[in-house]
Amino acid sequence: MSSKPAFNRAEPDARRHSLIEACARVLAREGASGASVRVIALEAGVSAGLVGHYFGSIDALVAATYAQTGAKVDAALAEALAAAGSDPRARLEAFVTASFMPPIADPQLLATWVAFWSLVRARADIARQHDTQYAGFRARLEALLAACGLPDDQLRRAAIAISALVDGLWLELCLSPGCFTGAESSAIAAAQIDALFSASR
Amino acid sequence: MSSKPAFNRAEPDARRHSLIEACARVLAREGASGASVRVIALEAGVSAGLVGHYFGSIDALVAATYAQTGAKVDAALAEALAAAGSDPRARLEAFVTASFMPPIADPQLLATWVAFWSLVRARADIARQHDTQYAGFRARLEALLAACGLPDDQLRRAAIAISALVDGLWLELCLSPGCFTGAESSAIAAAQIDALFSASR
DNA sequence: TTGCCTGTTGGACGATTGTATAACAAGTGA
DNA sequence: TCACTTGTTATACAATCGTCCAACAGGCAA
Repeated sequence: MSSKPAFNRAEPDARRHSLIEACARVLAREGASGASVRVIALEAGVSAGLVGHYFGSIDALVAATYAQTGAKVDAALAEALAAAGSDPRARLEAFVTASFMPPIADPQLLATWVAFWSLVRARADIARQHDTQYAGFRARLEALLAACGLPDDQLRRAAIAISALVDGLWLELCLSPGCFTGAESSAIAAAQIDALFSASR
Repeated sequence: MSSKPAFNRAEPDARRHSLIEACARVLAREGASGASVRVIALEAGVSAGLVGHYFGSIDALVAATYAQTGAKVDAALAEALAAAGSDPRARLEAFVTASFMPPIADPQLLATWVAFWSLVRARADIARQHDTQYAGFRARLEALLAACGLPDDQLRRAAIAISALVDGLWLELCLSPGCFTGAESSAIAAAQIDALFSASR
């Protein structure tokens, strides 16, 4: 008879991915202070040493988790965009509205963001990662706004305004879920977009 | 000759206050992960045991620091309001604009907020504290909006919108200080306020 | 002066932290 | 079948964590 193998050997990328997902789950369940190397490794079903083997440090794992969660959000936004059809204005509204619905408006995601933010000020490389990710989000917003016919010289400011509104609504939606709803958030954001275009006209 | 006293006895409130300020400084300097009982006590110039004596747990100290920092922000906002004179619209704009200038738009303050946010989801009492503080901010905003003549049935939604915009701008202003300026933030917020009133007319 | 109250200290405590490293096992190619 | 590579484990390590508590000392009342 063959005994159970002592461990499962996995593809490096698959292992990395499973560690990232375990990190996200632990962050969501226990918060930043509970996300230790050992707890994350236990969640992933591997030994603690693997975290160091693949990521070097726990901060690097958190940064990778942020990047992967950000990519997941991007994918959800892209899907909302694809479902919106071709009307530029509808696409813009779909892009914004998706931020207030699952899977993006998920209080569990907040833990990953907060854990990442807590590293931004102390570590320059992580600050750069945030700048890049934030700039990417604004660039997509600018493209959507341009497609709606917003003049070029207003793009930058409008993108900053909308991303700030979305961030703020999303944040409070996660922190105080009972205060207002995702539907209300969508209505508020839609109203601001309306105002944006009626002012530029 | 008299030797240096072994320690300074302080009023309980004064000691509590100095520990809170030390906690805020450590959070700003080292981030949430570096804010331990010992480091905070060292910063305050007292022994580590005092933190437990006055606050019971480190989480309670962070919550108290958040409350005190929030009070400081409220005071800065009140001062901006007092300096704005009596015109309702000027008062509203002063209230909003102050969030993007020192001492509120201070990246060091962000550390306190992030540390507090990281506790919100895990602890119900801290979630309640957040709800209360956030509701208070919105109530002040609603009062300012009402003074400007905004109809009652629009107050709630407008206050949520403006507070979200301010929060989002403030957050990115602290996270990516090089991306846009406080003056730009003020202009964006002012534009949204304009839009709010021209739409309701 | 004496005695009491209490803010304060300093160290002990076990648990947990992140990281480093040697031994092990599972495949792969020769 | 036999190395050989490499993903993986287990353990060791010093450092630090939060909490607790007995002892000390400053100030006040008697």
